[in-house]
Amino acid sequence: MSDVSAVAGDHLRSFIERIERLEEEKKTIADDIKDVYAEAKGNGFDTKVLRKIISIRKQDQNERQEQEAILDLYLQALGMGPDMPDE
Amino acid sequence: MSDVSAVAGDHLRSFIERIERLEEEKKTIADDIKDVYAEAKGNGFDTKVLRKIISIRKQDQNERQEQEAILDLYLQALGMGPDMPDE
Amino acid sequence: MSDVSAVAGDHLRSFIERIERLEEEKKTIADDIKDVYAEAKGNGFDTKVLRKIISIRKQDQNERQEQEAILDLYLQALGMGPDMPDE
Amino acid sequence: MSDVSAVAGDHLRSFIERIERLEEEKKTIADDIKDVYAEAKGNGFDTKVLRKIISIRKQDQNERQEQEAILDLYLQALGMGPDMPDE
DNA sequence: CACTGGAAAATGCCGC
DNA sequence: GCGGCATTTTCCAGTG
Repeated sequence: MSDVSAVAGDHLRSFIERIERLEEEKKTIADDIKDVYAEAKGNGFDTKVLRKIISIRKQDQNERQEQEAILDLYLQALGMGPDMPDE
Repeated sequence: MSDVSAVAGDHLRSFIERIERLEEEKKTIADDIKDVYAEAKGNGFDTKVLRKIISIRKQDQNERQEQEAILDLYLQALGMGPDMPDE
Repeated sequence: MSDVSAVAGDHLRSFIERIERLEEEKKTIADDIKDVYAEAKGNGFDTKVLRKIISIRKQDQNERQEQEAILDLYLQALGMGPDMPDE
Repeated sequence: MSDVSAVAGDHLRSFIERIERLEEEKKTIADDIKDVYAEAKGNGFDTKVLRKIISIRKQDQNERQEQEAILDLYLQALGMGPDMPDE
């Protein structure tokens, strides 16, 4: 293999390893989440309802963020951007 | 609210918070992964190929695990469970 | 109802009926599969092992297909797409 | 391989082939369903809505079947089974 | 910005 | 009847 290919290969390998490492961490956390759901279920909570609650709360967050974003747009349009109050 | 409800409510709240905390961590890692892909792309690697490589490597792992699983099943079927070799 | 709506409605109805018809056929086959598993079980075969074998054979197929897919990707990446060899 | 094993092996093989054959048919139909959805989409129908309609209709069917089943139970309890009116 | 492909979630099924 | 597992469906990001 030529040197440039070798270097590119190492580079590629490095990217792959970084991604696979992160994927593993992600999986660990996903498993943790499952465990918490299982624990909640063991304590008598209905998993389905629990998931619903969490999804609703997430939607609410998104909505709040969108509304803040819109507000920021308005403020910017009025020359009153949040980061530059006295420009 | 009666005391038992209050306690259950606190319990529920606790589960929700734990899950939401973990979901946040998961999202952080997912974003990290995206960043790595973007960086690789910036270094001239084809994202599609990269993803394919990683997916195949993951499949290889699964395959190996499946084969181990079926070996265990065979052993069990033969009355030779892995933990109790000479029962 | 206006004519266009009526036409659209008939069209929609037609799609729905086609899908539901196919879903029924699919269910019939799924039931057939169950029957075969049951028959195998009645003949002394361990269903779990049977399912595992079939799942591994399916994975092998997928694996082969994936490897072909990545080969195609490599060839494309090298400007050697299968359909346009000397472009 | 002993004769009994050989026979069992053939038997097993036969079950596997029957199941795999049926799985293929099932997949073919599943693909057909996808095609119909795609065609509907190409005709301006919203796939998501379409799926919702079909799922609701399926639920309705299930409910109707349950109600009929309950009715049958009542009739049986009254000695008025549907298939054997004058037993 | 619509579409495809892949990840995540929900549902249903089987065995205990 | 329930828990675990497989399948299915839904959702979302990436791509062209």
